Amino acid sequence: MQTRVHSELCYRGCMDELPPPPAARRATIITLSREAGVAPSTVSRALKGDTRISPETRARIGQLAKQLGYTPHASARTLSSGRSGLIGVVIGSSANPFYTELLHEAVRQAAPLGMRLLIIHAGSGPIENSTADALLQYQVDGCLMTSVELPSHVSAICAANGVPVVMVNRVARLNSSAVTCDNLFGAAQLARLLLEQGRRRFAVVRTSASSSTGQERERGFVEQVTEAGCECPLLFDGRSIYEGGYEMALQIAALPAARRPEAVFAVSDIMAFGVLDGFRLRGISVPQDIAVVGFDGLPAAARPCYDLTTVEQPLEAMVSRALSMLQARIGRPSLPDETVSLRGALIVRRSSGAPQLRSK
Amino acid sequence: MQTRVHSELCYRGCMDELPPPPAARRATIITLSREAGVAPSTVSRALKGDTRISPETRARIGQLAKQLGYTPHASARTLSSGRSGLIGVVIGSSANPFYTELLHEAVRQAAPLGMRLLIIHAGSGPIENSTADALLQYQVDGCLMTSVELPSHVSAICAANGVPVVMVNRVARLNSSAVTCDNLFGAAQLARLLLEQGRRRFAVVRTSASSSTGQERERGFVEQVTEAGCECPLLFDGRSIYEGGYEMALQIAALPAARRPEAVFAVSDIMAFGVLDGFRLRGISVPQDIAVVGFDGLPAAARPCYDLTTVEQPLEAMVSRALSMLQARIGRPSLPDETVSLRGALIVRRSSGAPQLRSK
DNA sequence: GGCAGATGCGCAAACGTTCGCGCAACATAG
DNA sequence: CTATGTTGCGCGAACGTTTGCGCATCTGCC
Repeated sequence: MQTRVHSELCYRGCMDELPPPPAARRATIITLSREAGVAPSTVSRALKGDTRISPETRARIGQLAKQLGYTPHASARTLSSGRSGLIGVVIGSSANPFYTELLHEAVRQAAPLGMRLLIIHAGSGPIENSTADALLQYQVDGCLMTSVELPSHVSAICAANGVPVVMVNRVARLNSSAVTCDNLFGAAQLARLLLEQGRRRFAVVRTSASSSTGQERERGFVEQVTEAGCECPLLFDGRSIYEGGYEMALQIAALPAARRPEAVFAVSDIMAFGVLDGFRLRGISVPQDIAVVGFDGLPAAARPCYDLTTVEQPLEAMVSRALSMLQARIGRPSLPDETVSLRGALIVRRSSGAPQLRSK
Repeated sequence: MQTRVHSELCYRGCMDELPPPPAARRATIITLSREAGVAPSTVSRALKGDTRISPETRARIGQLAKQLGYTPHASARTLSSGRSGLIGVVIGSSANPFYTELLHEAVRQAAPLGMRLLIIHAGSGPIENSTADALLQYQVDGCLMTSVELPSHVSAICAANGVPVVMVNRVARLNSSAVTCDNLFGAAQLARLLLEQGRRRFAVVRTSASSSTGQERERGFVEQVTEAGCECPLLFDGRSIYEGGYEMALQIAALPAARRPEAVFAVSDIMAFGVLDGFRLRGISVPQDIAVVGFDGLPAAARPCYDLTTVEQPLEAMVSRALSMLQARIGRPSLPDETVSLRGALIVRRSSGAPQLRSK
């Protein structure tokens, strides 16, 4: 017969003459159960408020848990229940502050919901397979993707493993839900604003290929102005970055007066900033010579040096919606994919040369 | 004798007349062990390259793992070994792009090291206790903090649980290591650059209280210019944000000509941007009327409209160092705390009015 | 006094790894 | 041909939860 040295180690029915207090371990459900004189399962249920446990017992155990500073081990829960409480996040390039805002908002909202964010990938590069494996290894319950690019491999993994995916600021793909701003409507609103002031010749600083968001905005704008009888806007590729907007502004500035547009719509604020700075360099005044409008509603758009008219994406609502969609699908994986688009707020500032009021 | 239909499901001797093919599960070590005809422990060891397992067996198991698409369950590993592979991240405000750059760099570098980033907190607000609990629940192996503020509660938890902490861009606190840019040296470099051009009257757009980084930069600059016999610079509080820099520029612009400084050092680029925009609004030309220099080396500092002289923090090296320090302490918790400061690169651009070359 | 149904809780088997021992089998030395 | 190592691998417990059953005890009813 062996004597045991570490009592913490043998928590199932053991004698107790052993006590060199070897580095007190964290309290576990077992600790609590012994302390409370009930079974571990009872503690587990009591802590989640299972009504099968009497209110008194629940209260007592709750007490005890607080006293002993009990914190559940997520890994044990994950292992046993298959639910990790982790949301995998794929986030776009650091060059566009919108993603930063989005991430911060997501972090803020996720915590109170008992979700934690595990960063799977950040930036514009491709997603390595080894990175995508984190999805499986950590058994993420769901996945939030905001990248402009197509994280196809990740999507595939999620689909194959029944991990719900919600795209934010991006159109849904196969096996994913999505929440976006109403890009078509927002862009049309911007177009109308410009049309109302009599602007008739437009340019769009768009973005190349793969961004669904950019395409929608472009389309919404173009449709609106052509319906109003204007010519199809000149199109410039701003590559979704500041520098692209800047360069396109220089190109626009170099246009012969006859072809020069009266207003420029940059499909994202970050490009609009570049456009504004480019125009300023060339001595083109905004909004007198040319109006400029953007889309996203970045905080920086409010800076006096930009004072940019834009459509503000309802970030808080979008994130909130995305998380609840995820939550719903985690609870009920059979829920069909869903796409919601939320209307942003038109924020009229100096750059559009319109009377400045906020409207919906 | 029973035939098995779904070997994945009942890997411990069980009968099998039950199985409406219940959704093939992921391969586990047990699956592999049966398939390979060895014990689970052997598989475990083989997969980590334990030399006690013969090379042939290792190869065979490696093969098999690939074939069956085996991916380890992190939660099981965590539970058993106490090591999660997770690094908790506390990140500062979204208003300063530096933190975004830092985060992206960390994500990039962490993955190849087998570390994943769990976001504990983002933004400038206080850290809620419930949030800090994630550190324990998910058993993070280490913690990376970049916030300007003092995440005291988190530090306490980490210290109490032996979780190593590395501060980045922040001075070490009790029970933490740190890696920073050499703020004193960098600021002094900037000061010398300005002095060399004969500037003698200075202002510093500093930051309030709690930022060790800001304080060091301020001190480095002030010491250098006062040693050179200049008066102590005027001090303005830019609150570490763009708007603060902007407002301070307006104040500086409003100064009587006799008191107006010949150069302004904003202790972070984001404030320098505000300063530059403020000066432009007031018609003050940079660098002719006033020189402006910043610190951080944000990508935006290179924009033509700013063209800001600054000290570029060696982000890649800093993150790399931070992660390896963390890794070392995860392996050997007894390692003493350590502080390393890395020298940044002075990047001379137009805003300082100096001949433009890069120097170390 | 016997029975049906609540009510409140316990038992024990998972979940997938890791790791300390220990045990064969084979080789080498004495 | 017995001691003594190696080499290569298996046993089984432990990590902390969750969860499907099932079993007492109690209440109320006929």
